[in-house]
Amino acid sequence: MLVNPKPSEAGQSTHDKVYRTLRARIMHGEILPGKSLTLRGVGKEFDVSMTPAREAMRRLVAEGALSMSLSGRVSTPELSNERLEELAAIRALLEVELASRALPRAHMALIDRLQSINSGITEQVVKQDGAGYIRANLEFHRTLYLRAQAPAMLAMAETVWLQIGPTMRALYSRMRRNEPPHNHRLIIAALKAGDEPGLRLAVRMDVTHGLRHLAT
Amino acid sequence: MLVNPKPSEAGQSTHDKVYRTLRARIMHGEILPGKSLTLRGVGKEFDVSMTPAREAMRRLVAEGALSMSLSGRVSTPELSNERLEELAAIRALLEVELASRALPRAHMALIDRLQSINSGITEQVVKQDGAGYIRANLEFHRTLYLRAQAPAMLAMAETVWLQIGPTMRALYSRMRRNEPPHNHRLIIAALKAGDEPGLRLAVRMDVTHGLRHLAT
DNA sequence: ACTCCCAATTTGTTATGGCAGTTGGCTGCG
DNA sequence: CGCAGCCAACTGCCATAACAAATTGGGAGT
Repeated sequence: MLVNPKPSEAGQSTHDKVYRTLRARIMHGEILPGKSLTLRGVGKEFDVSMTPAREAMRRLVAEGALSMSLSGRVSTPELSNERLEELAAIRALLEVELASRALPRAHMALIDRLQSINSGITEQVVKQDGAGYIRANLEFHRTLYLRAQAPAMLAMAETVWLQIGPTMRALYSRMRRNEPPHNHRLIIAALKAGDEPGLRLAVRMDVTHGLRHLAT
Repeated sequence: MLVNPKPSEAGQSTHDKVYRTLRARIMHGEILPGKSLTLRGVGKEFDVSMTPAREAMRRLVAEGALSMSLSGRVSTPELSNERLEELAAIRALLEVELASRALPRAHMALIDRLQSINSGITEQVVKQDGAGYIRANLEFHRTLYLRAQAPAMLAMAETVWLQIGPTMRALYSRMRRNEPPHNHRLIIAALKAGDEPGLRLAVRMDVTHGLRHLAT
């Protein structure tokens, strides 16, 4: 290991691969809330030393994707009811604005793309694949918001997605998901019609929906 | 250095002190945009090794307070005109909501406090102290938003403040700041009157203001 | 059977050193 | 005088090891 530190490959540095992998897992809800991660454990899994593992995990902590106890122990966060509602409110704020900004730039090619993603979502629903559902759902939103040409706002929205990932997945299990993405259809319809108020409402509902199934 | 690693004092770990100090400097605009920071340089300044320096700097990069080149070099960001406007739009979104949520809980004690901070701002203006002005200004906003009982939203707003810190300070220099905080007075008046639309408008103006002085 | 306590293990923190890529200035040529 | 190419210093990345705190588990005592 001393001989070949493998400095920079095609992609990025070592910790970046760890970071991206963990980030995707968390955002898609592949890790349950409360699961604790250790530096040496993550390092061993990715076959790196503690240093890049620490790097990746601390970055995720900074983004709110992981939470850290006072002693430095790191785990996926268990969100309180209040916090989850607050994060949903932030999503509503940001994503309504993103959708609104994307509206004037939404051509037919985009709408086709969204419809295609939407049928992909339905697939994941029938397969009962929670992580796949979340991934496809986020792809729908990201595809739309990319048109807003507002990278900082989109990044901020993704940070929120990251924070709610594990909890959303846990919620997914307990709600009987048989419904196809109704709100997404409303979004697409509003895009076609150029109906901004309708679009804002549909996005807000889609984002706020799914929080009415809590017991805490 | 090997003998006394000084593990954990009253406060937090070593990197945390570095982080907090740097963070405050950046948020208050004490560092100009484009200034580059090195691991060994920061480490030497705080009399620590590269490891905690790296920790703190990477965390700030993750929060958008610092930007990193492809080679890993870290510097304070130089924001484009578009990005600055986008960040201001995010501020408007979040802070209008925060103020609105704080309104029903704003009692006289809070308003007194805000007025006191406000006169402190005027002091900084006559002293021509840019960093002091920014610090007092942010304290005004934070004091108000704390009443909103929305920690995630407040944290997100602070992240934006962090990103615009150096640029705001650079802008401060080139705009002749003789005006006392007019918009803050409007905010206070709206709070007293319980006027929510007026409050939202005043906050939006205060947050959006100050971006009309760009040349880029 | 339950509680308390201590020791072994786990885990995070930091300093250090070697390695590789980057940078900036300097030399030498046109 | 200007520019290309090169070299030395600088800088970041990672593995490793020593250390301290926290956690855990079992054993002793009641």
